[in-house]
Amino acid sequence: MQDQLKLDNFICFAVYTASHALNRVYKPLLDTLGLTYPQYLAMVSLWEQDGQTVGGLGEKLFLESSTLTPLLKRLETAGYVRRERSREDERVVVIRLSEEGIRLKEKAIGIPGCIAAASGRDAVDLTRLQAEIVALREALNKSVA
Amino acid sequence: MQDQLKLDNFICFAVYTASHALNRVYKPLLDTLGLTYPQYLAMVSLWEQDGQTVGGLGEKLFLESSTLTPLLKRLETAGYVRRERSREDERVVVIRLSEEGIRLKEKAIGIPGCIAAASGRDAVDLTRLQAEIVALREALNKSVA
DNA sequence: TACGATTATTTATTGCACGATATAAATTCC
DNA sequence: GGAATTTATATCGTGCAATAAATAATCGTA
Repeated sequence: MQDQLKLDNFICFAVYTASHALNRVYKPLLDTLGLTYPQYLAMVSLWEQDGQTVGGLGEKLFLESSTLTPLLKRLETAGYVRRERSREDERVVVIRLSEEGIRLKEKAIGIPGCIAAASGRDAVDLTRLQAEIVALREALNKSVA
Repeated sequence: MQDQLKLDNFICFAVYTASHALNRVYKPLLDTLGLTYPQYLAMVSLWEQDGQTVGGLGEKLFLESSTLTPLLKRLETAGYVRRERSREDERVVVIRLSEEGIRLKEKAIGIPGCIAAASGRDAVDLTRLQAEIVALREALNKSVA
């Protein structure tokens, strides 16, 4: 049989299942923060840079605003962010961390270490692999655009 | 600032966004087959080996039966598979490809090539990266178990 | 001022993923 | 042989992601 259509040879299957595996490691950690995985990513991005617009966040997270809007509303309901329409340009909504959202960072600071530990690799190796996967992503994104 | 909590250094973010990027490349291809991405993976597994049980499929795809059952029902509604209770062990449900499901393979045979092309890497490099990501998955899965 | 472009929201749909629970057969133990 | 245990699957309910399409508001510009 040609191994053309064999699951174990699919890069996509590897990425897909790795993503699930990561999610399973994250789940219990994020549960303690009351965040889902994409919500966590949004928070990380806001901890990096507060006051981003919905569109700006979407660009960083590779998500459409129609995906982000309900997600951000949940974060607002949870009390982690505020959504404020910009004064300068009233089309734009700016997302700002609340006090509680800022505090949450302290509880999240240990998570990357847990993941790294679970991956069973040292930091250097992990960084290299991470860069490779990013390169794959960029190539794929370029092919679609 | 410590780059501890920096999105661009997260292996998880790389995998997550790469998974999305793959999905975007797949989407138009799979639309012509009338399949979603996880449905496609299930079909690939069945093309490899017809007549698998729900549990067996779940083990290969790393999915719970509670996730697979509705997915397989949709494939059944689409006319690609039949779900038959096993004679020997009536707890077990066996999934069998329909004629149409078997024929679908011909239309799918070209997809992996498209993905490989979109990734912008040669086969050897892709295989190497694939193996690395699988290794990451295995390490993560082991850490949860 | 009118028009096109930008930005976000709303609405609706589809499907994934999982936990909890129920069920049912097979196996094992007494 | 019958009861308890194990194993496998299905069902139900919840939550959320992701997208498409339509709408609305605003901005910049011709």
